[in-house]
Amino acid sequence: MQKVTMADVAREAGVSKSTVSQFLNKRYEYMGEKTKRKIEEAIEALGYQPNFIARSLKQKRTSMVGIIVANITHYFSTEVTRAIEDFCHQHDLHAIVCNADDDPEKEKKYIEMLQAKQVDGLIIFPTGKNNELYKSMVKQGYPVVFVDRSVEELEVFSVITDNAQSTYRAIQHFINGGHKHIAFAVQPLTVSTRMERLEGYKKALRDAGLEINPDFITEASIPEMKGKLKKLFSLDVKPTALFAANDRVFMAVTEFLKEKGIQPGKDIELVVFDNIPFLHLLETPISFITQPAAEMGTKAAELLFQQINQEEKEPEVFVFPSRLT
Amino acid sequence: MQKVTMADVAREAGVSKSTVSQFLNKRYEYMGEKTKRKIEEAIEALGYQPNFIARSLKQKRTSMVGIIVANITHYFSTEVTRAIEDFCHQHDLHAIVCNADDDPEKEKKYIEMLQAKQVDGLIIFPTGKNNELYKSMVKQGYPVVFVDRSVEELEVFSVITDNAQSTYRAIQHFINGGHKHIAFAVQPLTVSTRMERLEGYKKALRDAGLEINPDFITEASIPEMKGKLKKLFSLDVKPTALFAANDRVFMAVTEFLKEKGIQPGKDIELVVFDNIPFLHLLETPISFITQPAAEMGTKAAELLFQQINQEEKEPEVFVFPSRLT
DNA sequence: GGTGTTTGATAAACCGGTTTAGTAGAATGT
DNA sequence: ACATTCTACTAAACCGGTTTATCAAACACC
Repeated sequence: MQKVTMADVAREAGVSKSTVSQFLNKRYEYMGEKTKRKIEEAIEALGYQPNFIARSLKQKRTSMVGIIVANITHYFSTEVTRAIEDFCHQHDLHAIVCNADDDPEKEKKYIEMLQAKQVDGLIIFPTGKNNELYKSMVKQGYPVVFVDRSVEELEVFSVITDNAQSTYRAIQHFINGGHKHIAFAVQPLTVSTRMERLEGYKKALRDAGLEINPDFITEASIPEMKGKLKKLFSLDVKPTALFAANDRVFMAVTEFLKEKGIQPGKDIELVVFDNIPFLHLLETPISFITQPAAEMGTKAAELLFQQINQEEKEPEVFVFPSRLT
Repeated sequence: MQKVTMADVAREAGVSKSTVSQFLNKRYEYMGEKTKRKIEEAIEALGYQPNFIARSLKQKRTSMVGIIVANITHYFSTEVTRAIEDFCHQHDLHAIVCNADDDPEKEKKYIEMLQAKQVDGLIIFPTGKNNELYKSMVKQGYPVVFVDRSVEELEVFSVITDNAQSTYRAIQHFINGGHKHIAFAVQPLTVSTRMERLEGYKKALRDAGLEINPDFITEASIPEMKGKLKKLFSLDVKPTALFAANDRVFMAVTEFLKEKGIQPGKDIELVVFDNIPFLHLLETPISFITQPAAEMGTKAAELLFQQINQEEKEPEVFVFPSRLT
């Protein structure tokens, strides 16, 4: 396979390994013109390609960063990830993406694995259940940025959206439109985003003087969602509007409605927290709370980049506003 | 940061580095129980985490593979990539994803970069314009799998779909439905997939005894697409059906139709080559040619894995059938 | 001409593991 | 009792770069 090493180049050019290394690192300060040329020719002749791994070992810098996504099946995650990758490629970094699958154990495994791989930093969509680990990373001064979900009691760079507020505005919008029976569908309330969205919903109802009806709050995992929705729609008072707390919930909801022949926009109003790709292009009667995923990803990457390059700053939480469309 | 090395563990445990290495690699054959315990304790006490980079240097195996995607903005690409990543994670590999952006120069840069990073193999959605490079990789015996697009004159593992055939069937379906004026929108015919899809279209028309009208074939880049479509819809004879050669073309088409107030399903029939996420859940009147993206990704990963593990086999092209839905 | 500085290049240590060859000492065979 | 094999462990080379300390030659200065 590839076996031309720097030693081969040095021999071919009649110089020492060190000189070749200087050349490759463009430290030309004290280097003769003919030496440069000889090395250039030798590299060309042998088709030499440097070995990054060897360099990384000495330099303790791999130019790789890790992204640990809580759940890659969210479209939002892939958008953020893509923005991070774009930023990385522009700054000569490479990203390794891992999917923790909402499992704290997996998350832990990946954090350790990526640190063993000596990645220069991590961007994490935290499951929120590995506080000890998060804390020790931060204490060590290891470059980390958290995205999407906030972790309490931790001084760390974070990039999130205003979950409660934008949900509040969306629900308010419905109320202003005359809706009195607004349902809320969400996965188990295990992470901050879901709880904040629910809070926004409740506050909007309260502020409008509407009663919070527990029957209208459907909390279920994706596989159970359809079953629970069936209960919701067999109530005497049926919801006229439904809030889906994220895209996967929306998917379950849509499947359910399709099976039941309930038409969005006609029989029920729908809002989803999250953008659904392409859907805005069609004449669908569905509203979206769209997070600025790309900007958030870019910001996260930038914050990580600064930490990697030792630009000392105080940890800060960046809140990006979402938009109702 | 992290500075506990194997030497530290060895000292702490009162044994040699080699023994610690043996222990970590679970080569217990000739190892005393107390030695094992001492090492275990030392690792625990010091919080030692091995350095993969150092291991990789010696072993010439990084447990990383590269994925070079021609254009990550295709939903198909992300689906395939995700399947590859899943497979990798299951087999203790990590994937690095690069987006060549349909640019052969970028593709070349990434191939070289990833080889410099010593990745164990590459899965490439080829731009098709780096044949020399592809050839040299294959000749060197470097593990490679091609996905989505086939490269001529090259004995290499490939995973593709039957572009011409499935397009043929879709067009035939329209013809059977009574359509006579079927338009075809495609990006510049620079890669095999687009050409094959166009061939399928033409053959279906020919076989049905319909004329191939060059005005009905819109070949344009995404930014130019809307302008060219305007021309198409200002013809005397207007198309009653439109084939979008991939999801990005579909997006441009849909934007255009929305602006013009032309309704899919009512004013015009639409087919897209590619699945559009979520869209099948709604009552949309759009047809899709869906490639089995996940299966294709898994297959590609599997083929790469076999090559990395030296399971010698003859290169083969795997054609996965697409489905009209 | 002696001293100091700049220029150009190198030998050797180093990064943190893996691997090979080797070595005591104990156990076994005859 | 002596040769042989097994067991448990280690020293040192190695992977392919980077970096540090060093050195010779050329040049500058007074």
